[in-house]
Amino acid sequence: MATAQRRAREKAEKRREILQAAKEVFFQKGVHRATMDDVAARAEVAKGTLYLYFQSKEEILAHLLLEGLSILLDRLEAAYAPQERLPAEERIRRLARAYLDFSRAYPDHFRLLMAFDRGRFRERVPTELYQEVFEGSMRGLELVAKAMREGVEAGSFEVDDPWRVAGVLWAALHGVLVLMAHPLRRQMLSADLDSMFEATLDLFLQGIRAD
Amino acid sequence: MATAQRRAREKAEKRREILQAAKEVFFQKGVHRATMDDVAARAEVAKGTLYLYFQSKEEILAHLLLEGLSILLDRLEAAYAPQERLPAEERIRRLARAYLDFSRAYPDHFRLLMAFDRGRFRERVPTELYQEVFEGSMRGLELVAKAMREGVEAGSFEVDDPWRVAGVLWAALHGVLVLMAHPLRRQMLSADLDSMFEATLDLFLQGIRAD
DNA sequence: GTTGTATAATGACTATCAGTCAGTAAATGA
DNA sequence: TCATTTACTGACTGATAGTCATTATACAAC
Repeated sequence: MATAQRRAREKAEKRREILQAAKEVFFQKGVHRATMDDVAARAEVAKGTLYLYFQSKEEILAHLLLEGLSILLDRLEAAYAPQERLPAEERIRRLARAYLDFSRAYPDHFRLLMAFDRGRFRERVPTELYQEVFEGSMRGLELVAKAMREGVEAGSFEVDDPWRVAGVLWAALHGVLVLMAHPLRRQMLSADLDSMFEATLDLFLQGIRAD
Repeated sequence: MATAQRRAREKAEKRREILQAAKEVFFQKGVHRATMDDVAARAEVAKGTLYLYFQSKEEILAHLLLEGLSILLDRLEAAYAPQERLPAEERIRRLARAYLDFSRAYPDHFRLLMAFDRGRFRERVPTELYQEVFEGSMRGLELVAKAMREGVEAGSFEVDDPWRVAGVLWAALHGVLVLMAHPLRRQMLSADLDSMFEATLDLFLQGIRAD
């Protein structure tokens, strides 16, 4: 039956349309202001239809989050530049810079990524999706760990457990992004995101450089 | 009029009672599961009464958050131990340890502290309260910055801007706490909170030590 | 005491919104 | 043409934050 295939294709297409509508509505009005009725209206379907394609508002958000994660991972891969021969430290810097750039280029996706742990999410997002997000973020971390290992092998880094140290770096950079997300905090620290980010990275590298 | 004074006292007392009831309900059922009706029932007042004392659910949460912040600040002050003569590095370690301990001793307050930036909060919490939280967190950061300055003066740290570096440390430790809040992530990193926290602190100190 | 006024408390009600489901429409195939 | 499956609809339900007209209480003046 060719029909079944076409059906599946159409279904996937509608799914994408709904996600697109949701993205526009959620990112424009803000996730918690935008309603499912808004999404339905934008997608030009009845509200009930949304629930034929997704289980809940949170599941839609999870898919948007995954979209962002995928973009981030692409950028991280590109930053790592496996085909080139680069010093480990350069790789670390490029990865960090890619993360910062992503947070600026895709602020809405980035916000979703940060909000990922929120109570409602954990409860309402299907486990597989939740797992998928974790695996994605681990893939990103793996690039950092890989660069770390290279540095150790080349004798430029002194690090006991590359994975853990990669985690530390990631946590630190993430923490800076969270901290500096607030204008008020930037003002109180009288520092901008770039200089804080750079300072964190420098400090970290200072801490792991061999001798 | 002594009456007016007593009235004010009683009002303050009832306010505390409501906050106490809210704390129990919110921390037991979880913030987004617990309803204002639950709080009213626990406080043995009608729901309307809650709104005579607080503007919104979020305002109540903000007060609980401030309670937590106040406890944290007390602990940080104690950890800093201004009366004793301690090496700057020891002070930094004690401050960090106090933060970690707090996150364990008051997990619910801590979670509120982390959730502070959430969309709803920013919108619904009165500006003064919001400001108060910021000022509190700045007071904490000030202790770190102070220790940093001491270290620089004593020649044990090499740091350009103590405030910024204090911010970096805080962001990094905060990031670790966020990252490690998830069992799944702990598992994937196959690391526990303590070792990650310790590793972050060591790396950081490594990075700022003179020589 | 009685009464008028201010203050406090109440809880039924409203508004909002995620999610449901009985009913309708469209597509498919015999 | 008709029966069956699949897709879609939107009025409805349930949950819950927040409101407000009404009622109760405390107090002061006489």
